[in-house]
Amino acid sequence: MGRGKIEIKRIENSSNRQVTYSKRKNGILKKAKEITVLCDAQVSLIIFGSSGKMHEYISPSTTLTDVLDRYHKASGKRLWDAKHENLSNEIDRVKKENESMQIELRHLKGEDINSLNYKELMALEEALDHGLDGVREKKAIF
Amino acid sequence: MGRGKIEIKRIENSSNRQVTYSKRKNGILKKAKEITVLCDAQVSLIIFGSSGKMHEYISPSTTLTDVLDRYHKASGKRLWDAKHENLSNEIDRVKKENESMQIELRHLKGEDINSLNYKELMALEEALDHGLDGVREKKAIF
DNA sequence: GATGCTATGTATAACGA
DNA sequence: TTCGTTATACATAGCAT
Repeated sequence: MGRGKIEIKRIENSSNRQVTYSKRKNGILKKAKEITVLCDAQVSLIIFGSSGKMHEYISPSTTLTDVLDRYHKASGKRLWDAKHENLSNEIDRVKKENESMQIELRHLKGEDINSLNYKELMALEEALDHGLDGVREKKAIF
Repeated sequence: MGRGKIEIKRIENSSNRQVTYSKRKNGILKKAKEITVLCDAQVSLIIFGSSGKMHEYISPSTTLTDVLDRYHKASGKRLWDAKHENLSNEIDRVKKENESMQIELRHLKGEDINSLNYKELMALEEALDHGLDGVREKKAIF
């Protein structure tokens, strides 16, 4: 559309991508408004550009919460429950990561190493030696 | 657009309205897909026609839940109840903990230490030395 | 009503400043 | 970069099935 036909694939040139995004974003928002007025539709449109900036359009006769409620009823997808579950899973996941990092940290500090076997101790020693090398090398520059 | 220009106001003839809705709905969905691919955007589009039928498009790289989460962060508008908010805060808290542990771990492995000053390097060296002592002591028992 | 077909109005890709 | 401008490609209003 425009001076040349383009194929629908990611625009590699980032400044072109930005310009195209801005123009098309305005285009979609306009279309959303038009269908709302012309056809009595209710539209919820949320766009995030790659820069992270958000744009939205919600039909004036409604609210996002309303739309989501209707979405919930129409699709049967339990957004809230799913959201809740996702958050819980995410917390579990991050906490587990946390825990294993804590253990690793303690080991590196020479704590709680009674349960380690000889091979693990060797690996730990090597890691510490290596870290020490890096630090001393850096220190030497000062 | 088409055989004659139209003004943007409710189409009174209900069958025309229905036809226009169907055509424009497809148009917007197409545009939404296009901007997603062309510009790396993330789009959530939900449309209800006056008949009550729903249509949606969510960028393949994401989920409605994700988009709503980002919407929440970007707009500050509260879509969730307090419980979800608490969970979100918990995640943020744990993730921050996570991050600082990751940094500490990297430092102990001699990585990313360019930003450290001399005093911090000294402390790091001491910690590594101490850790090494512990490990060697333990190793000696084997 | 739904679908397919154009003539026409719009959106926009490539430029230019 | 970020604006306009314009030549084109695209979307679609009005018809015809």
